[in-house]
Amino acid sequence: MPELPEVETVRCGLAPVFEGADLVKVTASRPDLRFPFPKNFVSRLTGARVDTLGRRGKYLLAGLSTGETLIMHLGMSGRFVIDDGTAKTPGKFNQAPACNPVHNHVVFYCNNGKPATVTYNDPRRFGFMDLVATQALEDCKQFKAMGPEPLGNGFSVVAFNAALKTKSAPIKAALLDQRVVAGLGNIYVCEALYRAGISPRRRASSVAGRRGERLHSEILTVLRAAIKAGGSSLRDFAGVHEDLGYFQHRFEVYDREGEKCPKCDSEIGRIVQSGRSTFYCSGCQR
DNA sequence: AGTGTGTCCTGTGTGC
DNA sequence: TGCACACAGGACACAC
Repeated sequence: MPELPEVETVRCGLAPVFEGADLVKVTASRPDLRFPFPKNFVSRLTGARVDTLGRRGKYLLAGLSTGETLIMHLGMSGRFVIDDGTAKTPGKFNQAPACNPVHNHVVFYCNNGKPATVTYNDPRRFGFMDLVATQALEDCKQFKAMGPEPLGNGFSVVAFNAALKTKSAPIKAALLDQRVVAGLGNIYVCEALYRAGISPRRRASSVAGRRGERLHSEILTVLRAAIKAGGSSLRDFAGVHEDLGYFQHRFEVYDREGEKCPKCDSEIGRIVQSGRSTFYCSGCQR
């Protein structure tokens, strides 16, 4: 679900509660999400202190005092809700659609000066959590083959073009591949290709070069703008606090099939690539 | 090896 | 209103 900007927004919202907090108690209401929780999940967390809350691609990383890191992925519909006693309606899940408490799967009882609970709610259960030794984080299965962080130093134009050059798949598929660049999902891939004026059907190898430079730049622009806007705003996504305005951001092509292109007035189309909808403008994406 | 397809799961919106 | 159906932001297992 959430792509890099949304995960980053969640990280920013959770950090004040999580960082420095003792996990006084942790509960899991079922043995698995998408995958089984790791062995002794609850007991390995209980009593640990959260030292840091980071992010890699679409994953949240809670660095623990025990030497392990809690890896959390929100899947399509995962969200965290904080109750620190200051909400207008304490304990009430607040964004529309309301979180059904049936899907509250993990509760972290935190204390970093004052007590708060962080509840993980995930109707579709496409999310997952894992615990790995912090020392071996880079080598764990989730990150071993992951590409560079787009807003970090490793995402250079040269490296990006080099990665595209060897790929015969459509550029749309290449950008969704987390080994090429981390954190992009269906929405921001559509948006970046639109802004760069590149057809989603074009072979990735044919994008390497001038088009690759442009695409690289538009990926950065669109991600930065979305983070600035506080994450994007699909109805399925909620920030961690009741009153954060996450529902204002609109996309230029995503979910706008049949509407006019803002740039060239052509009609925005939708095609299916690797089973996912691609929204694009055939007038200005070549 | 690289690429495309099917699958996990529930909720929501559309059309009849 | 009730129902069936399509579709949803991700990642992985699998077949070619």
